[in-house]
Amino acid sequence: MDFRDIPVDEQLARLRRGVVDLVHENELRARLERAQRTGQSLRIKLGMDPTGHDLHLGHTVVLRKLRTFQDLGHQAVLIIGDATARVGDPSGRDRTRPVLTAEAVTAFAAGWMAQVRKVLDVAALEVRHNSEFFAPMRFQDFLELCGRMTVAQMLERNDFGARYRRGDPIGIHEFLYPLMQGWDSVCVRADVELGGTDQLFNLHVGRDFQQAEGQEPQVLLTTPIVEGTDGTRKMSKTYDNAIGIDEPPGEIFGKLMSIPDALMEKYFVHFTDLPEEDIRALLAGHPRHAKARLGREVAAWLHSPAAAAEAEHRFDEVFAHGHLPDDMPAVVLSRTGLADGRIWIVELLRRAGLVASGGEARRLVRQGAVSLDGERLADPDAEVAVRTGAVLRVGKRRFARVQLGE
RNA sequence: GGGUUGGUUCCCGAGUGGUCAAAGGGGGCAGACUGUAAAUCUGCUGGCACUGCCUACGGUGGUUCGAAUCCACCCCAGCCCA
Repeated sequence: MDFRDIPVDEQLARLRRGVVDLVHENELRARLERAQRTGQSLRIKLGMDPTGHDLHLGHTVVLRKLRTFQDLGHQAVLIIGDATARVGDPSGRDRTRPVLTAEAVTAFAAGWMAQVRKVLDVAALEVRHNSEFFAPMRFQDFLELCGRMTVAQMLERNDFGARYRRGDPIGIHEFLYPLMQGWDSVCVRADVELGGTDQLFNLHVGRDFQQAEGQEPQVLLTTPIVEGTDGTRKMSKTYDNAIGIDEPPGEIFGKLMSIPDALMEKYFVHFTDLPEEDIRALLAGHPRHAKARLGREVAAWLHSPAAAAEAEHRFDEVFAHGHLPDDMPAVVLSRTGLADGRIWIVELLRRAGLVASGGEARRLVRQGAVSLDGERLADPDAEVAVRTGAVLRVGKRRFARVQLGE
């Protein structure tokens, strides 16, 4: 079942889900129709710069869109931006990105490819590294490319414009980034290029370059930058609001349960395949119920339905029924190191790895966040008696079980 | 290259010789309330051997009993001029 026998209207409907910009829908329709007529699949480009260790749900929004094209039988072309990563995409940034070393980029790219298979059909994927397009390029050619853009065009962009007005530094190399991305499109003869909304400008450059090279300009399709679990800032590991696609099911479920209600709809649209009417029905019901469904769906996608059910069960045990989690890290203490079987509470917390510092431990104890076997502790100077199996708890979600050794 | 303004703790930002681990805000964490939601209220928020000590106000040296604050040089950035 692919684009040859799925009505164009239906293809369009599936492709439009969650999309912000589509430039231009009539062009996309025309190409889908032509593909159907000729049996020739479309080439769908997505560029990703390996700039970090792990992929998170935020990255999957656009990857899932690429997957939808794959499911319709089109040719997905994933460009590993090993050349562009070393420049640093300025899009949507309020400051210059640090320049990465070639080694770091290679390492990140390898890690990403391992994770990408959770979203894409990698067997049907064309993977390209854009260094192959730039390594053979002569400086003259590159200058010629530069001549096609103006500084004014660059400053029209909101990210650059804002930085410029604020008096923040802008590296010249940052201006080159969109040119490189645009050139990729020419090299792979993209029919459609996907990207986040912050990529719109870069995507347009590809369109312009293709036109200048006598190619049919690519269709542009952008997906939103989704907020992280805090509901405020875009999902990013550095904001500590990301859900990594390699995280354990329990983490995924728990993190999804903690997102603000207002975020649920977006997450349903972008991280599940539930039909729109099902989503509407869920959102009309109790938010707790809808959120649990969201957690199950995503955990099942990234792991398995069984793992998702297990994660939900454990979650309910701990947070709905107030039971202790089945699995918690152990704090191993040597009996001989204890005076009288007792240990200073701050030391215990530190050994358990539940606090970052002694100061934090004292603070938490003083604020009544720490309990041992359900008994709340209040004195940061206290020496507490410990036994194997005792449960140390900090706040709502940090646990450890004491284990006495020799 | 010249002139000028600036570089403060996770971020923004106040501080211009001791009373500064440094106002205020944001963020974060915790408590109450909840649905591990939001809103709200409260507290905390550099480290440690914690009435003390150590580290920290771009870097290095200096002045001083004492420097985030003064001086010199250097590095980085913005603006204006060339």
